[in-house]
Amino acid sequence: MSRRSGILEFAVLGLLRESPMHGYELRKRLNTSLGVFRAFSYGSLYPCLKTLVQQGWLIEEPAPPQEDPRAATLAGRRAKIVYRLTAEGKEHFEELLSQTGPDAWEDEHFGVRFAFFGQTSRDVRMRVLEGRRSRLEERLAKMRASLARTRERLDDYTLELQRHGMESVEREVRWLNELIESERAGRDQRADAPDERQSEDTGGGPRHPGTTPPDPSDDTT
Amino acid sequence: MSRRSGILEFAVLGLLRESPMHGYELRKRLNTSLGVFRAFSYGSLYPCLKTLVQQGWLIEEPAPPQEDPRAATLAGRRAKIVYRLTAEGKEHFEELLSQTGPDAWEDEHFGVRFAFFGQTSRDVRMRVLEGRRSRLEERLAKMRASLARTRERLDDYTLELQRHGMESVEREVRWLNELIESERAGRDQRADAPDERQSEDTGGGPRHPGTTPPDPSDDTT
DNA sequence: TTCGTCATGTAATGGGTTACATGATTAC
DNA sequence: GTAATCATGTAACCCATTACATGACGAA
Repeated sequence: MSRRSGILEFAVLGLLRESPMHGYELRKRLNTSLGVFRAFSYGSLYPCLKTLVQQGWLIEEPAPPQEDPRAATLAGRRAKIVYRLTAEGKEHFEELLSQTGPDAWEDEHFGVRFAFFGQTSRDVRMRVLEGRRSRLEERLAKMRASLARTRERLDDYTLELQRHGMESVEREVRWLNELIESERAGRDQRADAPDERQSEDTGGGPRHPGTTPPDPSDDTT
Repeated sequence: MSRRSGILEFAVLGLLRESPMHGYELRKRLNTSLGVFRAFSYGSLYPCLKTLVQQGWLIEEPAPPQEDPRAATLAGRRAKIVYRLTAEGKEHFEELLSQTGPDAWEDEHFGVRFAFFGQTSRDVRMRVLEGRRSRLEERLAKMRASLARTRERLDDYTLELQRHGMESVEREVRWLNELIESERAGRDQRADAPDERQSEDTGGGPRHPGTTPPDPSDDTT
């Protein structure tokens, strides 16, 4: 009855925080912006939206006034339902953003969490990145152990598969290392541009994490 | 009622083809040998085993005679149920092995299929590898297109996530390229060691695929 | 006029996990 | 004696997909 997905809920709230949208568009964003990792179907999305409305996190709005005169025939196409984040929804999302349990760095969640790092405070970002890294290192240790145990009994293909899998994990660890270092560099950056400083950038606009070049003007249509 | 998992069924049949096992051990193998990608719980495994028995692919056997005298007290531990592949099961698995639809190269299936390449005929291996590769290239094209469309609207983190995701896919494509070339080299290898040839190596022992990349004493710590 | 895309939804189904129940054996 | 591991199983639940139902609009 309740359809509390966790990950889908999180992503929907996060996307709607940037700007109101209707379901169809929301799904597209879900499967492009964030969707390298996960693809959701309408069968999941629409029920999810309903429960979010029931929770009070979202409100449904009729189609916004179109500037295009052709579409003025009372809601172009089938009457869109635009979903907007409520104040309570915003608060709820902010709370979700601040959580740093294992739920934040397991495979299914990490990607989506990362996608909203722009809205996440720096210390939470650090905890999530480090959590993910240690999770992966744990996994590497297990893989190495199991490989050492069974090395001789495996055929070439199984071995190659294992090797490639381990390399993938190692690669992600290196990636995380760079990101973490980058975050640290950003944090310790107080010598120059001191006027940019702010005690907590949780709700503020997305600031670049150090090495990444600053963006001129980001505009979310 | 039926619990036809596809992927789990496949893996179970494949592991039992190598040697009979009881459920507990089977699960461990599932989560080490093949399990970098997927971890199954007893809640899936045992019901699956039951239906496989009902299908006639497996038979339950009482614990095998233990050579260890201490365990001779009528089935060491709780009476193990050893599962053995029947002739029909073997036939069925062979048929599954020969299938090369999209089911073979999608994310969820490819790893397990690859793990049993040792039992797979060369032409099927080729089709699966090439299928996977074109699937990934398709995905890359989509990612690049979507990136080109939305490049400016994305914040640094989302961009970085996307970039890393694409790199991962590109890396797998390169891996597949090497494997495919290796397979081809193996196929065209008729100048030397001609007595090793066999028209179909489907059911035969695992032959190394020519220039198998994995080096013996390769240890990347 | 038919196809592709936009747009919203529901019911049935699938494939899996978690938590629980049970109990023997081994190692400390 | 008690904790860990071995060993098998079930029921309740979860999250998501697929297939379906409906329908409007724009372009070929």
